[in-house]
Amino acid sequence: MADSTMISVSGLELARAEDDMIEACGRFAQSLGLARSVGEIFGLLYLAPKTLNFEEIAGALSLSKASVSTGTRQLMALGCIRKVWKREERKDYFEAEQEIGMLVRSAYENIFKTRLQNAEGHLNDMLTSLEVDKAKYGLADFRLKQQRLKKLLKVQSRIRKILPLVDKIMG
Amino acid sequence: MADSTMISVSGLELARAEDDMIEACGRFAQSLGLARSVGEIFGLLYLAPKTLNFEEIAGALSLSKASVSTGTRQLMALGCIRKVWKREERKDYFEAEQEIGMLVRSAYENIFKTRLQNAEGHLNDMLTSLEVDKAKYGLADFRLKQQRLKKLLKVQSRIRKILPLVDKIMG
DNA sequence: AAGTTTGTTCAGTTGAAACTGAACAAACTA
DNA sequence: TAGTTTGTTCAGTTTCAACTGAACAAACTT
Repeated sequence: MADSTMISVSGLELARAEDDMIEACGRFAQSLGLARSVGEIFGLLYLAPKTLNFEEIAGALSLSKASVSTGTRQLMALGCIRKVWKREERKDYFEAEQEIGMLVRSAYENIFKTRLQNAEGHLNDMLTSLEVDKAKYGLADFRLKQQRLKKLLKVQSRIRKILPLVDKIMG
Repeated sequence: MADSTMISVSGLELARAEDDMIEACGRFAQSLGLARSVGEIFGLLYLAPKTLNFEEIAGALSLSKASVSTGTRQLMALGCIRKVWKREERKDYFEAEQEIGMLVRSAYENIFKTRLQNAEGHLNDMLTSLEVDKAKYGLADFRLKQQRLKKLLKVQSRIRKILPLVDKIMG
């Protein structure tokens, strides 16, 4: 069928745009700390004119079905793709979330927000560690470090204030 | 001297706060696609009550001076640390940029902005690739892909509009 | 029940990037 | 000039996360 050649592997000139999309998404995923293949799967699905199953995804991207399994699971957890059930079919089919608002919100909720909260926890831990070990530092040194850590906390709260705003503009 | 024990290696209970800071910065760097050690160097310098030289950095973080050399170079290029010249001294000393506005702007300029521009170029390339190969796609398929790519471009321009605003709030 | 078909899990492999040691360059000292 | 001290570069090694193959589980069919 036509699609299996269009979506096909690597350098075939047939599907330059798709190849580029897949590659770009792969790199973008990496820059977010996700596996390259996760981005590639999304890129493939985002431009696909129909839902794709395991076999098709693995074939198009030269991935094992194990990788497709973990990749799709991650993308679903992120809300970037979803399973589509077909009656009378046992295979799982996937399609990309096309609503951009959802995608942006997902990236924000699952990646940014998580990291920010994580960092905030760390900063608070550091401040208490510092307090606990107060005696071990000279007074001036203690105050210096405390002040610097607090500055970081302030930045964080500012970032947290900005995010909902961004959310509104993007949504 | 006191500092050499305070800043010292790994799990010594002496400098828990510093250790945590170093570790947290290391992970943060990784999440930005930089080397862990780059973040660690910054974390060390950010809390240090005085400027540090190669030897001290390498010692505190158990890094080779080669790694310190490349790490400090990267951080300077990012505007996150700077060299401090001391008269009558041949060694290079380093200190962390403490002005948070600078740090945020640096992260934005060097990491975000770059990636966005990169992505934008790619999207435009994809659209032209798609046009070029138009004949190879069915009409419906072509229009679908074109529309989806254009949606992404729209998102990008929105993001670009938001960024200066963020810049203003953070700066 | 035995056999398919499909997806998941996990121990082991692999590849790419970070790190290192050693050779080198530059700037100073005696 | 020869000898130090300090930082850089680069080829080779190491490390670690992504990927894979194979065994397994679940849901069907015959």
